[in-house]
Amino acid sequence: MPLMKLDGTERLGFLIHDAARLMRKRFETLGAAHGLSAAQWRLMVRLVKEEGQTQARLAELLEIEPISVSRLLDRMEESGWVERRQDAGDRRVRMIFPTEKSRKTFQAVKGVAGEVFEQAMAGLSPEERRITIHGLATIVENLSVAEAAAETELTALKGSAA
Amino acid sequence: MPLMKLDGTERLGFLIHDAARLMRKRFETLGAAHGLSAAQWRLMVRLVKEEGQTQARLAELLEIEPISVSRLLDRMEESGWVERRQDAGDRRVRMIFPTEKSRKTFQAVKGVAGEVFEQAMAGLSPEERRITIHGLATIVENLSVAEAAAETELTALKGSAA
DNA sequence: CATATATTATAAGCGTGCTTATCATTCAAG
DNA sequence: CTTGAATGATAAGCACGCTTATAATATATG
Repeated sequence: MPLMKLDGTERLGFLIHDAARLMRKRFETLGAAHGLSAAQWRLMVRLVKEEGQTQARLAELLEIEPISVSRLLDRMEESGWVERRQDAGDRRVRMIFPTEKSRKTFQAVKGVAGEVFEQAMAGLSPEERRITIHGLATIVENLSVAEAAAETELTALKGSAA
Repeated sequence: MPLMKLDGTERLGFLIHDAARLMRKRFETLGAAHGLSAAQWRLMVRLVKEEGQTQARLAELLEIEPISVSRLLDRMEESGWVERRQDAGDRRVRMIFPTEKSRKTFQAVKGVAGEVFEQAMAGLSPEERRITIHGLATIVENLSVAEAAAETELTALKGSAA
């Protein structure tokens, strides 16, 4: 049992890390019946809402690298969740479509998400839930900005060095 | 820019996932100078606080699998962060010690953690920070319980089937 | 003592992220 | 038109989680 004392500074990192790991695990446990991993679910949610997107666009939406999308889709295509279709105009692009199987499963997926949400937030008041969500959204926003700034700085350094 | 509308149910999963990913990235960006990954940092924090722990104990503390600790330590030993020492009494166990390099770096690591914490929480009131931390701790607690219950259930099923 | 079970660490193989590099295709500039 | 840059997808290789299996050692039991 990890009963180590950590001050607030250190705790946030550990907490978010643990929360993410547990949530992923919970999704995978509850969703095992459908045979989808957490990453595949995220992609499917995006895809059902808007079909026929390119892999590059999906990578942007999911904020992961195009290569990760490529390999994710390899497995999903193999399992019959998605279909890659050629674009008539531009032979570089592949448009991604959910299969009938995906659309049918989507409703169940939504149910699982609700279930995990309720389990996770149990015991928190509506006000606490609202503030926690807001806090997380703020953290995501702040860290996005900080990371983007760091990248810009790096690019600037490289530029001046060249 | 992902401007997709997601209801609260779906949002929590995405938020936590994004927060964890960004925080990991931020740590790695700020800590790149020291040459430690986020996972290696977590292990180091534990190790500096209590030296000479076994790999099994570290796995328990970090809540990851022993094999993950094993391979993590492989790389950290190679980079001179830790030392594996044989136990005189039980030749199966290896006691893990931080090197002098680790101890020296630890203070800097703490500084980086504080920096990330401040960046992440910027713009949130003390009250909002407190509730967000509490909310996250509750989520971690709830999901741990839910997952443990699921495992117990699974074991029971297996038991009855046998 | 000998054999069975526990424990500690590691091995092998997979999923999902990353970075860096390559291929094919498209588009823009000369 | 041809050359060169940009874009979409993939490849290769690494980090860090996981599960399942194995080797070595300790310990408990007949």
